Amino acid sequence: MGRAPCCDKANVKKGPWSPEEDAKLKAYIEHHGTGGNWIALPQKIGLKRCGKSCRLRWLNYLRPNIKHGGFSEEEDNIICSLYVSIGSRWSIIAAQLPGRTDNDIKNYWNTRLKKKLLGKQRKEQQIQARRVSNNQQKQDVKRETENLIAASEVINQVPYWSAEYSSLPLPVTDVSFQHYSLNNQTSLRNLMVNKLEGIRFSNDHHQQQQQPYTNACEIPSLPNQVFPTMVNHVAVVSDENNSVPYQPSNIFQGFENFPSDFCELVCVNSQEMDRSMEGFNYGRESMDVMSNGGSTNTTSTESTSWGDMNSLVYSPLVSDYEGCRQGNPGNVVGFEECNYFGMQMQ
DNA sequence: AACGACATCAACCGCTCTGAC
DNA sequence: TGTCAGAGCGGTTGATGTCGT
Repeated sequence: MGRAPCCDKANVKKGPWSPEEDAKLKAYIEHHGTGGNWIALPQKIGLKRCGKSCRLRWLNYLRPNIKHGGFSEEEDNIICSLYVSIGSRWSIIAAQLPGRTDNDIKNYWNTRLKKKLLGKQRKEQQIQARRVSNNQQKQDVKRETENLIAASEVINQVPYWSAEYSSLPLPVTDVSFQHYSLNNQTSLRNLMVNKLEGIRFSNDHHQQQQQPYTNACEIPSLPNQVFPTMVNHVAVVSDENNSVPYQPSNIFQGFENFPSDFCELVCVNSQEMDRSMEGFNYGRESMDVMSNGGSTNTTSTESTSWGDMNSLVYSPLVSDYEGCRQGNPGNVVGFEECNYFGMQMQ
């Protein structure tokens, strides 16, 4: 037995909103607010619309200070950065872009940004394909897999901020992204998980060698090898009292050869991006949103090849993070969360 | 000018989460 | 503690616009 419908479908108008409907809705909400009940709202104002539809219309188009279209390069970068960091959490991404709605960003991503990146990725793959014969590829896969296993084992034992870490044999070489993204996702995923596990469980004595942390929740800065700016936007958690952002971990280490064009897009104008992201602070609230809204379907991959990247980059981080949180109910970013990102609680 | 292919985006659908009871 | 209704979210759809032939 299915869930009861939220409204009487038979007596509800669907499709585009007329100016009259917009005016009614807008006027009512501006004078009375939503009343905390979207379902009842359309009846109050005589609209034959579903409450959910009213809510959507208000949030996406009628409410003040909404911007449509004309995304700037800076906004592109932010969207890309956050997508890589947290996946398709459009509402969270939208929260970082004033005037933008989640729907808008989602559409923009699906219709433009994704294609832009995919186009470049394909182009590169074609070039690579020409350069590398099939046999050579097989040998590469084998060799890289061996490297991967070896590296993963070492990574588990070497803290990511260690000098040793940066000199690890990199499991991904110039052609290997294609191998892994197309043929060896599991290995890559494992690598990511291993890296995260390394981060998660290595915040003990190794940290003593690092600069002292002045904040309750901090993790050390990382050697910015590949994603000099993006890595700083993975997540920002504030401490309980002070809303002090910390420097998040570099989840991309070892992905030095992540599709170079993607790097290019995201890292280009890194200074601008840094500037744009100044004050970017998820804070506890956003992290709560992330965790509270965390649905398990984020681990599923998208149907496009771009989804491969999503699953590789996003899923292990967030799903593990959320799994971590599950053992720590409540809305406080506590020890577990800080630990997870390699932070030190004092 | 007519047509088809492709792109865009507003809106819907169905699911999960949350809070009240 | 369990149930339920509403809110919110992300994925998908379909109408419309644009472009190329």
